[in-house]
Amino acid sequence: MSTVTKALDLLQLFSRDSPQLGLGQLTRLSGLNKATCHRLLTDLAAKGLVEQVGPQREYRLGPAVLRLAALREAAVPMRQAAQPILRKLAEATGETAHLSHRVAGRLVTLSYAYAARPGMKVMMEDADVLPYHATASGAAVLAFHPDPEQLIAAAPEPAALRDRINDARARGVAETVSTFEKDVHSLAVPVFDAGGACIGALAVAAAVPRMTPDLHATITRDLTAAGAEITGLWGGQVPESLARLWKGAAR
Amino acid sequence: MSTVTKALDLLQLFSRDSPQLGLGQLTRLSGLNKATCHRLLTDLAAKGLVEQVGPQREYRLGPAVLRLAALREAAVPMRQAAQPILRKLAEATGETAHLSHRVAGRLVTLSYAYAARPGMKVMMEDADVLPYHATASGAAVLAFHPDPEQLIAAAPEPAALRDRINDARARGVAETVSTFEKDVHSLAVPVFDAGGACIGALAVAAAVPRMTPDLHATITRDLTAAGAEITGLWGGQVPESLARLWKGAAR
DNA sequence: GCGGTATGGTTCACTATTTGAACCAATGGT
DNA sequence: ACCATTGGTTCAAATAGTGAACCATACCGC
Repeated sequence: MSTVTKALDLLQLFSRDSPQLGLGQLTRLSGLNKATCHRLLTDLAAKGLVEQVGPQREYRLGPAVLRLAALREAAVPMRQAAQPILRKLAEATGETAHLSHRVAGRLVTLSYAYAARPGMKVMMEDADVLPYHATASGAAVLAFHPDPEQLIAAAPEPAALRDRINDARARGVAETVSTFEKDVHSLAVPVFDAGGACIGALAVAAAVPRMTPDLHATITRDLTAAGAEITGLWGGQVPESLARLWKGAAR
Repeated sequence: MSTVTKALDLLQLFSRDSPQLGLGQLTRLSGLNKATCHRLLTDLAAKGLVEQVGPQREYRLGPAVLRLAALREAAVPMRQAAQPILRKLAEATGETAHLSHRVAGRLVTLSYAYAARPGMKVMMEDADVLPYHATASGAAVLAFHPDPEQLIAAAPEPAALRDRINDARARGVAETVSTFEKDVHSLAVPVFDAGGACIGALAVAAAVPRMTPDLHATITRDLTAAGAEITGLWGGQVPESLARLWKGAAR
């Protein structure tokens, strides 16, 4: 394993739940030697990717990541471009819409929107990692993955996941009920890049009791339309077979 | 030089002007060997820090930086916390307010706000690097830097910079006229962290012809107040001597 | 068609960087 | 006073990094 990979793995250890980590914790979590870990952190800190804070000298993500993200959004405004569509989708369905994209093999929440009306809503957070095996978004992505077998095999219940994926392939929309979060009913569609590869998923999540047949139909219709729209905005290409399925959903 | 440092230096080569770079350009710009450069980029790409795009296989910053930035803002909402103050400052002065912070030794634009009224405004971009030697923000930071000599010596006109720094120390506010951008008149104050170290600068920039004595007084008053406010919000501590100067400015 | 010159990417002997057990210093609890 | 933490440092040993030369492909002028 390259040292660069080790250093970047250290960055991945920071999360919403543990935004600050001491040297000891980082060595334990990473499995690296303490000296190695310390040297890598020193390198990262020198470039501002992490910073040390307080008398405990704990580490946290540094200001340089903000600069990189600003440059990324300036160059590739994926998030910004998708935001209005996300809001429109949330508004049209009355539920929570969220968009995730594949980064380094994982599915990460990029953005989300709530409908501006009262009632129970599914809440989201940016930068959260969605498990492939328990989310509609995950199933949507795997359904159009060139080689999903490894990820399917790693799931706690491969059979259930495989059913869900086949269902998503057949209908063009993935669905989960109370899998990742209890009492949450989710529908998701994949999003594609210019090469026709699946790079993310768009989903609408509603509380289970709210999901009437009417709402289900509304979400399916608006979700597929929004999926096509975001794929287009990102310069992507929806595979022909799926485009036909989605046209059917639009009626 | 450690390999991690080399890899991180590669990331720094991407900018607003050159958001996409080929392998050849990256090797030239970095001075690394092509094979080395390629391997580092492969490592970075595997973690989503960069991605390859198009038939030319050019590299650009990847989606992972968005995730890191989202986590950073969730943990340390510096940008978000400062935004309202920035807007208030822009509004109160009628000009452009901007906030920069030190990352890896460089001064980088973090955020900015324009006054919502007609007239000529100085325009800003996020993530731009401000030169220490030609900006009011740079002088403000150097004035409270523990060891500014090296940076001063590197300036094209060290003497002029030294004057500007001394002036900033004496008045608590740094000032430049037509140095970085022609016909732009800037005033800046430093911003501090909990340890009393200077970590950035807050500035107001106006077109030279607009800078009347009245406006100058208004900016000085509101800028020092806002500087104290942001330092406080960020959990920082304004040095006693400077706090006294600023209180004088507030009248 | 050909040669020349770009491009991105790969190989492998050589070597310089990385590694990790053991160490130090400081702090907190009993 | 002692033990158990913490963060951080050292240096011989070993691994991972390096770079000149290589390949494949694409484009341009002739």
